Amino acid sequence: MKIGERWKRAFELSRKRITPSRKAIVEVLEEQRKHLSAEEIYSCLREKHKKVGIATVYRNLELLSQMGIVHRVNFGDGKEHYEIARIPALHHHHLVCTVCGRVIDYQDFRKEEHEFMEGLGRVLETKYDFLIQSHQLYFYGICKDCRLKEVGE
Amino acid sequence: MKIGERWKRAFELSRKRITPSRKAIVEVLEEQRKHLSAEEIYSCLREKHKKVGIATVYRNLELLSQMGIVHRVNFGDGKEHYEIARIPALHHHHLVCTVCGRVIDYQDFRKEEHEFMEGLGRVLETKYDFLIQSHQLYFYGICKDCRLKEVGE
DNA sequence: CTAAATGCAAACGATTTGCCTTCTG
DNA sequence: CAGAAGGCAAATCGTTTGCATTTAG
Repeated sequence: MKIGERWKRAFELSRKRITPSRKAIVEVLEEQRKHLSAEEIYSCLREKHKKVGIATVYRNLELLSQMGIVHRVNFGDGKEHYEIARIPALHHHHLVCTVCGRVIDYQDFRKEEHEFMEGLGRVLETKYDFLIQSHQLYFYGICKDCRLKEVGE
Repeated sequence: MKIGERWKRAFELSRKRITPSRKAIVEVLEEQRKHLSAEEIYSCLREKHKKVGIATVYRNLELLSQMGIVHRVNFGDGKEHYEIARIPALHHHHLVCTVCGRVIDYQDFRKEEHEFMEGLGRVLETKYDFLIQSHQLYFYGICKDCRLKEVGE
């Protein structure tokens, strides 16, 4: 089942209403398949002629995050970004350049890597009595372009 | 060599001045040994009767982050947090409760875990031509207290 | 001495909130 | 129909910036 069908189910279970705004926001995130800021999502909605206020966008992104339908990611650029939650096999992480802010998505997780995270998660769940729903891994450093520029100076 | 001595060296190398504000900020982060927001650091400084403007706190946290002396961490609560960088063996990660925002520091990395991150980092450096300086792992979920409350409702 | 760093207050920008209207279930 | 959700504009609050002044090297 693709996540697109899955989320309606989640709404029923948590007794939240399925409204046009919510549908539209999930739609945008599914189509774009990348991390977007609230403002970017808002722009996409306007382009599609869906009239949704920015406050509603924020309120629903908060809700969708709590429901685990979207993931909130932060690259230290002053705003939150949101991306649709994928099935574990498509889970990915980010490399953030601390100089220019560029973000590279890293998706080619090898099987061992995936198993490693699962295992670590289970250890933590037991040790801290904490129900883990997701995880995010960030690598910070300097991208190729910025390294070349630095040398040039 | 503890990081406390190490940072002065880093300042000389990057031709940055060692000022009272900078010393004081690093001092606070070393003493507290936990993640603090800019405002919290500012308060600590005032308690210690160090007169440093909030703008200077922000400017220096930015600088210290770029130098790798402090790590910027974000728990999705609307503000950045900062913690002193530790030696790799003391590196730690965070479990964030998506309901109440509580953050648990997880420090008991096993050796394999440490090696795994190193290995993964090297793979990414090669593949994306990206110089990795640090990484952060976040686990998101629901803490014990919040799970108990949810059931009660 | 001079460029770098600071302090202060004003500016900014992302996110939140209050309140009244609209709509889902 | 009742309570949940949305729209709009105002309010909030973490963070940044401009500029005159101080200071480290």
